[in-house]
Amino acid sequence: MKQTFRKDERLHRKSLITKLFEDGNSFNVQPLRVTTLRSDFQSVYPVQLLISVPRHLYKRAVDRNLLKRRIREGFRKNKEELYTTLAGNRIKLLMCIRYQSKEILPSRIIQDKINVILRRLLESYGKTSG
RNA sequence: ACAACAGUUCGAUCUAUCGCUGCGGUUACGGAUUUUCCGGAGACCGGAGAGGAAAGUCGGGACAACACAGAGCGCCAUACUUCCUAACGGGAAGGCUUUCGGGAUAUAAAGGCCCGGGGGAUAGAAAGUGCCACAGAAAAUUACCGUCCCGGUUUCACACCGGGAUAAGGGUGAAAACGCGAGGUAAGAGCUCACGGUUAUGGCAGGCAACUGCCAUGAAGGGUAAACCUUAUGGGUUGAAAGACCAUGUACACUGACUGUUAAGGGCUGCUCGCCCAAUGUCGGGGGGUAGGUCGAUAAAGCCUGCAGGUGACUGCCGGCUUAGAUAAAUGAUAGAAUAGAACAGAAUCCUGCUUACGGAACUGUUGUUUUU
RNA sequence: GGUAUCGUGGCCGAGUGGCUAGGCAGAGGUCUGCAAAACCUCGUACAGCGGUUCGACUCCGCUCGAUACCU
Repeated sequence: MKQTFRKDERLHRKSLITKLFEDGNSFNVQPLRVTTLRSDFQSVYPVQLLISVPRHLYKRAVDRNLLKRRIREGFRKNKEELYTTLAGNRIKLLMCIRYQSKEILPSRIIQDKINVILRRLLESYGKTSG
């Protein structure tokens, strides 16, 4: 699988975003907070992801962009296993990753944290229908 | 060569791998009026892809919607002159003023002259009103001490009491009623005069003008208009989440005509005058809310080179170029060159100016030091 | 994206150009066997920079920070 991150993989429907935060389940992998929800939506990809960095933590747009880019890279490079498993089990997943720390962490650490998140998602969604 | 200051310009590049957003081309594929068109979401190729401040949203516009019978008052903004500009509270050149440094002249001082740098929201305080704490007699028609004159008490003087003249001296203050000298006087005072400063009017000369120089005739008038105010000029409101369209879709928001009332109320810029509308009912038009898409939206007061004009801001002409356009929102990540994740910082309708933030690099000018000639 | 308002001690909050009120909290003292209450005393501030003015929390400009509204 290619390590792309296209528009269809991004969560951009307002109604779906509202639904995710109303009904979704969350867990923390500091400094990240993940919210997920199983849902049906029309896309070739099994996941739609929203990346968010709160404005009150970082006043400068440059800092927010940097963190969002690092999270996105971490997800893009490591998403393959989750995608194949979910596609095999016919699960569609809405997802939000929010950054919660006040210090800007380097890419390597963020990538490790995202790997932890992906493994936890594999555990919970890989087993349910497996 | 180094250092300091000022100004101008620039705002780290390349390689590899994996990615993102438009655009152009080819194509798998799909459609049709079937050997040619149209579409093309997937694939491949090509090329493009944040800033000097993109920021603050401070000034001015473009653009858009709504409003617009008119009059008065009010409110807001601006304020030396000429020019530049689409416009501006921006810019250029100049005037005036203030301050700093240097020089010359002079020696009673103040001030003036020449050169250079910095600052100035820089109309009017001689239309009116207000305010100027504390201190001081007095903060704008001033008499506390002092000085002088007259009268009284007293033999005279001193002293005391009463009446007057006086802004030269004292002290206070941020500021004290033009400075200094001479005359003058009972003592004094621009009261008078010379020199000088401020200011008003008129004339002459220079300058497009602000203004400057000279001459004449006056005047004495503290400061404050980023206090009210006066004068002149300008100002309709809102702000792309403006606004236009498409699809979806169904409540009585809106609206036209007629009827009807003249009271409340509403609209027209904040107020007043003035003008307009009107409850209810009938008939007709029309499509609320929610959630999407397309346009607005990127070729423009555009950029670059050259020539010409202008002290300059800038303008004209020839030629060349096309330079982000996203929509939960694209420029990244990793490794290396390299000692190294370099500063401030991310377009959101666009343009123009101002202000603020900023590691570093280059150039120009001034000053200083050192070396060589 | 746009519009408006505000910033005064640790906290709340008044302040018409002339020494920055007051309350709560804190510290010390009086009182008490010890505390509380009461009373007395004290310290700590005008967001920053510049301008106007003799003088600025106040007037003007810029910057920084916070809040509210439109949507």
